[in-house]
Amino acid sequence: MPTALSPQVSAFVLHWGEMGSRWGINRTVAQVHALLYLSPKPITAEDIVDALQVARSNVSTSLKELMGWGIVRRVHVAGDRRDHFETMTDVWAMFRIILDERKKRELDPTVSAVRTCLEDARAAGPSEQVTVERLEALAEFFAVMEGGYQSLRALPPAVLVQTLKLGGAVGRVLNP
Amino acid sequence: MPTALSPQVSAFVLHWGEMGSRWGINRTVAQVHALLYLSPKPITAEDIVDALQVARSNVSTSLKELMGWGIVRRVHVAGDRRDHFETMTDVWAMFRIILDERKKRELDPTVSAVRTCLEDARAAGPSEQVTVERLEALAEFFAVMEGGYQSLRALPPAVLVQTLKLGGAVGRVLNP
DNA sequence: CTGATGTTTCAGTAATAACAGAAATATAGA
DNA sequence: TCTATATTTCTGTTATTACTGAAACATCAG
Repeated sequence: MPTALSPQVSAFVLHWGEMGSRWGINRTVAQVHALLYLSPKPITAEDIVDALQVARSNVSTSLKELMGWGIVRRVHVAGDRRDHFETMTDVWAMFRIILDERKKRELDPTVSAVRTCLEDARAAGPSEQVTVERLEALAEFFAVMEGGYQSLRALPPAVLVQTLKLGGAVGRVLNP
Repeated sequence: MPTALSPQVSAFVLHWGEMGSRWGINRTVAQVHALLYLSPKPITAEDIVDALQVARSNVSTSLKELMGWGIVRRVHVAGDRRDHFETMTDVWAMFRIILDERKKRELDPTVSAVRTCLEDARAAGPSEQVTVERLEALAEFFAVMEGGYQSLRALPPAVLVQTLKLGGAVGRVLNP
């Protein structure tokens, strides 16, 4: 395995890490993911340490997280005792998984919190009239988004791409 | 203005702040936004200080950021010298603005970085073959997403809601 | 102009999250 | 079983980001 990354790979890894951190994803996690994504074949944790120059433990934690998301998996290479890792390469599938996970972990709890607040506000009587109205609007928004997301999510990637392109056509018709 | 928030409002503000911080949005910024969203009428920075128990300067910074996003604006109340603030209440419009802003600030730079890496990798010759392939897939992904997003974005909220519900119908037909 | 009120900027501090390195644990082959 | 090697967990440190309070700046009424 190369100890030094090619400038192109290195540049991508850095940018990906940067973007991740802006969306609340640990920088190292995103970098590990980027490295795996551009790697032609499965690599070891040690390779990652060499490539990214981070602590072995940090790599271990990051891999664990990526495996928890289900986008990275352990693979075994004949004649090598060490674990090797690889990521999915289907970008659409990957995107869907990441979106699903983040929705589940960060959005869903908020949505149910909103629902709870809404019920409490309703129970509190007319003093919370405005609260009720605003939270209703928010809950409705989440419900529609959820529905739309679920239906798009269920589409196979190829159909989803078509839907998006179709969406573009619909958009142009409605907004010429 | 109430110095103490009602339990319902307080709960929502806390949850909203929590969610924001998980998506890379400053907690106080999100809390201020939540407070404004549930406020029946424009409130002053001082009101926000009382409600959230944070420093005046912190509120000032947060309001500036929210105004920078274009979802909060200064309004004047007759007979009061102080600035008052209010947020948009159209959740869909707000969502669109936030998405636009984040796309512009965090996604677009990454997309152009990917394009640059891709060109560099192409120029580097066959040694970067895999890099080229993977980055091409990624660039294609971004391009389709961008197109789909732009067309949905351009729809008026009511049409967008319909599109999402329609999307649900399409999805059910394709995945019964 | 001047003082009172309101707002923003800035430098230092505190809180949080990321990280390294060591220690502990697990596993495979001899 | 024992030893070498691989992996994970844990604790203390570092870096980053958020935040406070004070000072500077702005604006309005008198």
